[in-house]
Amino acid sequence: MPREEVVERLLTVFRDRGYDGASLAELSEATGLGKSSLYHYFPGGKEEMAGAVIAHLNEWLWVHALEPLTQPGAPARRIQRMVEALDECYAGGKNACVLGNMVVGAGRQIFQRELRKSFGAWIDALAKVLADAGQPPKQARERAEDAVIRIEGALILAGGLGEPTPFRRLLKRLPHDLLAD
Amino acid sequence: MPREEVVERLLTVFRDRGYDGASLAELSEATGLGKSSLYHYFPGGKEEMAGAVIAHLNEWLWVHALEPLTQPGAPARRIQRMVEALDECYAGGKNACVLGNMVVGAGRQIFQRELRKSFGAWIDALAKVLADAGQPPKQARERAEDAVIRIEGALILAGGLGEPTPFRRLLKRLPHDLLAD
DNA sequence: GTCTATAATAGGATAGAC
DNA sequence: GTCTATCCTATTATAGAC
Repeated sequence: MPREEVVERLLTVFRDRGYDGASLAELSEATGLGKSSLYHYFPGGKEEMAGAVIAHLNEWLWVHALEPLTQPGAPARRIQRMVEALDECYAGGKNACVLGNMVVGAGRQIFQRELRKSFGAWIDALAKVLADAGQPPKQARERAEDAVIRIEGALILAGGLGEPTPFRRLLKRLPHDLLAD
Repeated sequence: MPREEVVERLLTVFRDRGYDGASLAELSEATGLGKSSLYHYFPGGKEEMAGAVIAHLNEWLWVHALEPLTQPGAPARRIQRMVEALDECYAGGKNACVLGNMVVGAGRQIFQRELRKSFGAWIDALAKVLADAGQPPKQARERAEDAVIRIEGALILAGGLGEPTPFRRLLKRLPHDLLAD
């Protein structure tokens, strides 16, 4: 099995259980690999597995959600691309956010640097497209930050309520709110 | 030590570590009680401890943040009361949200009912004050939900970035955004 | 590369003395 | 009520055969 496939299966476990809640037993079951095989792929153990998952997610996020924000075209169109990518990534609000879940417990300390970088890149990319839309830099940054806040918060609320509707509602109004006068 | 004091100390551990990350060793250390003493207070073990923590937080949230929303007075003033309470509860963004962290991992299944009730009550109380301010019911509900989303999301982002500023910025603009035309 | 077996430790929980 | 001591299981991780 290609390493990327392994990482994608590990991702589902960290996404659903968080860093502390993800056990090697479940990681093994999700990949179909024995524990020792996992250590062959990731000598650093669980920490390295989670690191690979975060790196993989960052790559996905960049290619499918952030890079489209930097492409030529109308800002509204570019933002719509990101929204569609997020809708797929989070399965319309049924999936939790790996980054958001990593903030909890031991993951927070271990991956502080990566989390900072991931959230920072996200905000940067959004601020840029809003600046392209003619918004003053400070407003663009504040709204970009607010968008990430809302996405993460909507996934938390969807998880807490046990229904994805808050996230779906958010995605629907997000492009308008970002570009409103 | 009064039970309430014990629960408050347990709360700090679940808040910082999440449900899966909170170990009996740390819960014991935080309270200054041996494991057996904890089981004297909470025969149901860790699950009962976390349940007591959630109940305690709900009580605090109601008394300090939600009940003021229902009091007579100008909506803007009432909302300001809630904001001040949240600022204290989350230490200006330095503390995580117990409810938000409980959504991750095993806590999500175990406390689904409680989480649903907590978030629901919060949204209800906010929607009510916005309706009092003259907003149509649907708009009041959507904005109330959005406020909870933003609060939870801002705490996640603050945790991920390692700095409380996103939360502080959010609290500052929240009253205006809720009551805007 | 993947497996079985096993170590070593940490986890949640209980018994029983005081 | 609180402690010490202990139990059992799950957990992370490694060794070594194939």
